[in-house]
Amino acid sequence: MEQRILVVDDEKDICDILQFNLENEGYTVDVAHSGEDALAILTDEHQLIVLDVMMGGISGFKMAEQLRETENYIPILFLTAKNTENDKLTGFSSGGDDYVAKPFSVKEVLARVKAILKRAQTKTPIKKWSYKTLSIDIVNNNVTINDKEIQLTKKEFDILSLIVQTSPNALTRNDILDKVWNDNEFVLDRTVDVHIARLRKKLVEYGNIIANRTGFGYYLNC
Amino acid sequence: MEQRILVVDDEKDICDILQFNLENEGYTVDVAHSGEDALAILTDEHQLIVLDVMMGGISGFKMAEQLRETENYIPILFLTAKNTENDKLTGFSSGGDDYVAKPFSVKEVLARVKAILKRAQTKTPIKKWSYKTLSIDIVNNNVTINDKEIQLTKKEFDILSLIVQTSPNALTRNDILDKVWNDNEFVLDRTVDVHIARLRKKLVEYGNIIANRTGFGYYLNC
DNA sequence: CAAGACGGTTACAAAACGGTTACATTTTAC
DNA sequence: GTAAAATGTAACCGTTTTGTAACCGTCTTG
Repeated sequence: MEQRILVVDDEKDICDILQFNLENEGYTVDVAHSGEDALAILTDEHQLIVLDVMMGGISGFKMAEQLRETENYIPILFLTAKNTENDKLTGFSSGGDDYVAKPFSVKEVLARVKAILKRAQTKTPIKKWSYKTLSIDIVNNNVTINDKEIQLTKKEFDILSLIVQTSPNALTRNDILDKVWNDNEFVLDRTVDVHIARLRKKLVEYGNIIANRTGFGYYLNC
Repeated sequence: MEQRILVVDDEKDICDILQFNLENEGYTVDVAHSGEDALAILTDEHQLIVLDVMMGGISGFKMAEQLRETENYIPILFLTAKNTENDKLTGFSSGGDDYVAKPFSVKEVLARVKAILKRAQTKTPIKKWSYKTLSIDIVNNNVTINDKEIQLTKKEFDILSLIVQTSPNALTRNDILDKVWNDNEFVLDRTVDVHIARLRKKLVEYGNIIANRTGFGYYLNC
């Protein structure tokens, strides 16, 4: 699988060095010279950001902060000056992150990158979501209520787990369409209703688990 | 908001050290010396479990297993011996979890705890606008006054949140039209009045929350 | 004070929304 | 390939939400 990295540094030389060496190792590398650019370039495909914390415009810290506020978790390898205070870093960094002090050796950065990506890959987490008596095992495509197993189809399962994960927020039909169907699939939004109806039918003996508020959308009602 | 952590370890010394340091950081800490105790003590208010995987009785693994099967999702910070096999851990850990190898530095544990809790919090960005007793939860599409929930329609909700966010400034009907309706929707400006009237009706028991100054517009009156 | 602008309120009409069913089409399993 | 299962579409319905019009009183301004 392609491994895509975004390198963010306002010093062009550093970007070049890192890009050259990382691509040499087989990674796909994109480069940004400011936080603004980085946020624009960043996509779901990036698995790691190498981020200089001292830049003009949006600083690296600010950028990290913004990133952490958005939903998708992505590991960050911080490039810091030696005297950067630790608390600042720990404020933004999470378990998957790491940092290297400037001036760094290329070898060191490569090692960290490799380590982080490896960690991220092997850590294929079992995701089990529960809400009260409802429990959803995303890996096994398994839904149980009060320990009784419910057989759902793929779409039903996808929609239910989306709703559970988004709980207590509501999802409009379009939200659900966007997340459950691929970009190249086009179905009417009313299709969602039908799936919801089928889901409700299967879950009926457990009460009104999926509720709707006109105009707001569907939400978990436990 | 209070952040409550449950520390589970059969070595009392370790519990003491962690409790002291975590409380020093402002967390509320409960301690259990066995899996059984832990499950008994655990409440909805705990936001993180620090869990030693090697304990007598119910082992940490068993406990994690039970947790993942029964309870609502709660992040776990595993304390592991250095030689613990990775697969065992990954079997029980989910995306929100993390682990620290024993012997650990207190500093490291604190950093991990901070990271996990921060991640857990930013994941559900509860944006709440409040003004005195009125509080608007933008994510939930929910409005509460004195903790009592008010059911609003979408338009009512949009208008009210606009007014609250603009407070203490006033909004003319045209301001409201511009911001609440899409560019391609054309409605009479008097429509705004009607929505305001409906809003006021629903909020009547809480006083004159939405006021108007002739010529200037609507504003929040708390 | 008087005219006109402004805003509140109500009743009603129109539109949007969502639930449901039957059936067509696609995918899957054998 | 065929049967069964899953998925998508269309059409019907009732409900909720939203928009309009009309009537009224009140505020502003000359």
